[in-house]
Amino acid sequence: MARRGETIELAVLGLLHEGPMHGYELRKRLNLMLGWGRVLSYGSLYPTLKKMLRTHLIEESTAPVASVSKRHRIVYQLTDVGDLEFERLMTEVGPTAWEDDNFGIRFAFFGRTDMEIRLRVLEGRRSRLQERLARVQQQLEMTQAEVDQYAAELQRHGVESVEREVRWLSELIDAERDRAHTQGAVSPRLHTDQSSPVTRGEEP
Amino acid sequence: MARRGETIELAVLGLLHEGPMHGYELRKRLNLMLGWGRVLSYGSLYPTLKKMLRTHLIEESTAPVASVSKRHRIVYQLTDVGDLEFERLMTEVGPTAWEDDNFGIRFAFFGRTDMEIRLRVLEGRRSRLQERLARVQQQLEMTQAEVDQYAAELQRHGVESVEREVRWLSELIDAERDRAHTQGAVSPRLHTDQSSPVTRGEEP
DNA sequence: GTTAGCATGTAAGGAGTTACATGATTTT
DNA sequence: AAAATCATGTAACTCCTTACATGCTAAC
Repeated sequence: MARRGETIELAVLGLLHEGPMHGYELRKRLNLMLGWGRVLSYGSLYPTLKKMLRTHLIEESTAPVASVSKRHRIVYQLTDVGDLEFERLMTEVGPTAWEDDNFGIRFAFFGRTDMEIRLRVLEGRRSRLQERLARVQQQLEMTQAEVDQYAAELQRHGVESVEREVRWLSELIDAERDRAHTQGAVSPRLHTDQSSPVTRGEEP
Repeated sequence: MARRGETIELAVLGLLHEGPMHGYELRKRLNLMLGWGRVLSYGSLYPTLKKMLRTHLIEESTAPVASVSKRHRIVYQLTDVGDLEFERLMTEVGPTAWEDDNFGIRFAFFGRTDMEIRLRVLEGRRSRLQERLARVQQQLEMTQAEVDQYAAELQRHGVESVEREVRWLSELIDAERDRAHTQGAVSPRLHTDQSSPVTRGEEP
């Protein structure tokens, strides 16, 4: 829930990794995915798509869409380059993976990463938040008593929120570890009904 | 915890409303206040101060600081114009008050607003979040089952967080209303030990 | 005396928003 | 027939970040 960085590109790669899509739909899915704050504007999405076309990460799909709709729409799909780039970004472990902006998208596409990577990213994120908590608590001791009541209440609520997120991450980490022990490679409980992995009705 | 807008200016006005301060200290206080996400950079703060000087919202304090420190520092203080502008911004009720960016700062300075304003802003914020919840939940019904497990978990956690914030706001609203009934004008429980409202040690 | 932190700034540039512009198609 | 919403785009602009540049002072 914060500022974005190179976020959109990864999100687009991830969504197109599921299957071809046109810009308008991409925007809707994106807004659902990272839409807790602001809503992504067209003035942001379309130029990004153009740029990704230029760098050959995506291409216009030539396959005629099996749809009644005769609307003018441009369906995009990943190129091999784009596929590799997605892989590369998703296996990248480091600050970019657990900063506020990117973490959400990284997490949303966790289904396409190894558990090892997932664990590293979750733990990185947790450390990040814990550092932040430590810093704030330390500063609260230093500056104590000088803040007014409302400001203090805001601080308190902020700390509580971050602590909650830390607990959430801890639970996720434990869950990943459990799965690592009960099974060797793939996840047992998470991927339950994956009989039809990508079945999306293109407006029937 | 999100994007900023005209946020910094209000924050600076609010902090200087407490008393004169120099840029470096301003930055530290600002980071504590809105620092849950990113940290404010100098490249952002100093140009803002310059701009506020130009528009006569603030001025360089000529009063020699009662301090041993001989460090080169520029102490800023509010002008009458700046004071009025702060008042104006703080009494402004509307989207700008309860958007993600501004709400935090508005809240932090609630001590300098009437309860009537506070209530309107808190309720506005709550409605905003509830709309957002409704929108997401509706879209979840529409798109249901197509999302993968991790994406779904992220959604779930997001919804939970927002619901938590709504509860928090509701408690605050109730508290304000209680105070309105038990007392006429000023707050009873919040302002407890305000014997020395602004006593900050300028490095002793 | 040298490292760490205080203190102020500037220039270049990235990322995304707002507002504008256009038109087709579906629903009411 | 009008309204909604699908669909794609562009131009100007804002806000902020990164990286650079400088020098002082406190502590070790």
